[in-house]
Amino acid sequence: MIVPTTKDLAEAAGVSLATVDRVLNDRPNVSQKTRDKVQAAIEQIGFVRNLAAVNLLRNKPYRFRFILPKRGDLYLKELIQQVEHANKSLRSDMTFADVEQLDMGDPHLVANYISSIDPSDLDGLAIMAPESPPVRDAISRLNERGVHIVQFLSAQENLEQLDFVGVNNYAAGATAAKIVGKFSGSKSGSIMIISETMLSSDSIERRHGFDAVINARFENLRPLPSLETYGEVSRAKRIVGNQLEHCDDIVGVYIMSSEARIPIEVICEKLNLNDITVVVHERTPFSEAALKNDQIDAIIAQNPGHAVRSALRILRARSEAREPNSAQESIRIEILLDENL
Amino acid sequence: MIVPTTKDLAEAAGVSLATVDRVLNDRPNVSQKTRDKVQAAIEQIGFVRNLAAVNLLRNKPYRFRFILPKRGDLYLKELIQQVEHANKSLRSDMTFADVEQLDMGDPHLVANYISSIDPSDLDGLAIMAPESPPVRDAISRLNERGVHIVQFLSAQENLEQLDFVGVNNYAAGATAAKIVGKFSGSKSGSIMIISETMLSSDSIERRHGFDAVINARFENLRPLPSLETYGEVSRAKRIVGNQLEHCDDIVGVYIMSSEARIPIEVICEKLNLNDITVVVHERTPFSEAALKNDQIDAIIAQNPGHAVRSALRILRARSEAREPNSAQESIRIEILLDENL
DNA sequence: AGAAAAATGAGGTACGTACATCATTTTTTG
DNA sequence: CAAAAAATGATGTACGTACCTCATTTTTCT
Repeated sequence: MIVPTTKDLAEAAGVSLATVDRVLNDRPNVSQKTRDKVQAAIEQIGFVRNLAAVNLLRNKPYRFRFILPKRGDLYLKELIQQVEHANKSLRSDMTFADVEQLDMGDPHLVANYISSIDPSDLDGLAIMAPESPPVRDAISRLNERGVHIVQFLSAQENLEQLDFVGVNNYAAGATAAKIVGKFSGSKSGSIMIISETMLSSDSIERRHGFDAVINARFENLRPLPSLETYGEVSRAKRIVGNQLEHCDDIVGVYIMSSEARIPIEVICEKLNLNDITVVVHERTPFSEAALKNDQIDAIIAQNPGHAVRSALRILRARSEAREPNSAQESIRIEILLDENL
Repeated sequence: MIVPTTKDLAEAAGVSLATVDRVLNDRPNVSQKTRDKVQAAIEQIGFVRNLAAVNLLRNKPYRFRFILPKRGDLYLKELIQQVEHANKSLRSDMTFADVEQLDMGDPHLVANYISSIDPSDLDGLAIMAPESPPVRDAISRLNERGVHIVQFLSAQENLEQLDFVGVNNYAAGATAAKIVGKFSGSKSGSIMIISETMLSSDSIERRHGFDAVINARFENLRPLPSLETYGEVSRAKRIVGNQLEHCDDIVGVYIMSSEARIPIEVICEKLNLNDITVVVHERTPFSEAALKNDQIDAIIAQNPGHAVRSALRILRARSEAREPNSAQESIRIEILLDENL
């Protein structure tokens, strides 16, 4: 099998290599007639640029950075590992990725960090940060200065023109609701809903999706107000314990944050987990074990490896002025049961 | 950022480029001392082969072929489209993929086709074929003649040494059972199980997984004997209709084959699909629509795009004598509900 | 017609690696 | 200690494309 080169293309089009080069790379001083001739020849012989040759010629290292929260759960840890792994396996591809962890509690700190980035040091940024105007503006400005941006797992409002990698959180909440609802059978009762904070749009969207499905299809179930742990162990214990005291008809639990350990431990003390349906977010060593132990019923997950690789592929494509292959880059809302883990 | 080249490596190791080449490519006539010195320098400066340069130099087109059934359902159609799509988008990577459809009813025909393949025409084969000794032997022999093989979505027994792309069908059946069981709530009754044929190991494994979970966890449910449609419309209508006549306590349906349309139509006539739980395999335009219409409750799916790309990545890696990145290549058992479609 | 402008051709260099050949140095062997 | 063998160095070519310069031809304008 012979793969046509630019030389073959020149021959087929009846022009010189220089002209082929002018057409392929959109250089001036080519007549329309010649452009058409070359274009026709491209179709006819099925010419495709040899990516290896182009990359070799460019031979530019692509430097990408993930901005992630400083404090976080096991899922965050998993994400960081995935970035490190990708960094290793993509080195031969001239793609370099690292992680910068910032305190997301301080939007100005995050914004300042983003603003301080020198575009000549970095080709692209994948950023996971809570919504906030200063952050959003800093992202916009950095993007205008030529750094490609991917909104990673959590999106900023009004930045729809930027690429996004992650799931639809409304749908994720709806999916959780469907499972809680269906798994509860004909039982009636309340559903405990636990979040780290309801300030993030992710949590809000999940909650909306959850409520929509419960209200539309499961009249027997009553979602309780969201409990916010703020990521604090003692607070989590207190508020969860509190709700357990005052509410005796709990038939399901939906944990929207990816840190499920503390709430589950507390619930475990008062209720028999076999009698209620528990759905949590994100696959972590803990949630995996809990699924196997029958402590929880389902995990709603977005694969961290996919997410990282997808973000890097998109950044790479943008850096080379290619369109990302959108079909490949959508992240699925995975439902994990004991059986398909 | 400077990416070290072989030249830098030579300098760092204090040897010539020729010696670096000898070490990197395992050529003879290098003292152990020198090998160690170069190896140490590789670690120290973090040298990695530039893949683009290697590929350019090799500059060999890789030709891969998918062997798929001739007759089939919408999922098969989807697979073929994915191969075609991959073929287009991988052309710039010197990877070519096509599809050969064979009549899988005739194992000798399949075996003959495989045996007739000239290894100099083809670098790798992804094969989806029912188990049969002649086919298995033909695959083995072709592999020995230097053609890389991936068992695609369906495996042959005793060919564990070959790569496999696809899901664990026992787990897939178990997952379906869990959903049917949980979604049925406290109802008691029978579960209709429909397959194209129970001769394939895929179906057998799915059935085993299904029964194991139902028997272990859902005493209230009784799986009926498998109905085999043989892919014939009239037969499907007859046997499904028949079972519906004789069995009046059906609370769930599990369709193991990826052609669900006919059975669902028949069931629809006699039963209210809202009262029973229906689980089918594979995402197709039909199953997707059925999920949205609430005709079915869940789809157990393996993403055809992932499967095709994974098979191609594995074949490519094998062709270049690299180990495939196994973490990336496992195909998940996806659970699709209306909400996470 | 003649000058200016546009279009095209011819040819070279570079990217990083693999592979080849030949010269030279170092080590091993008898 | 000399000859043979092993190790190392020096240098060149090739892969396909992008980008550059300069020469030549063709077209356009006055």
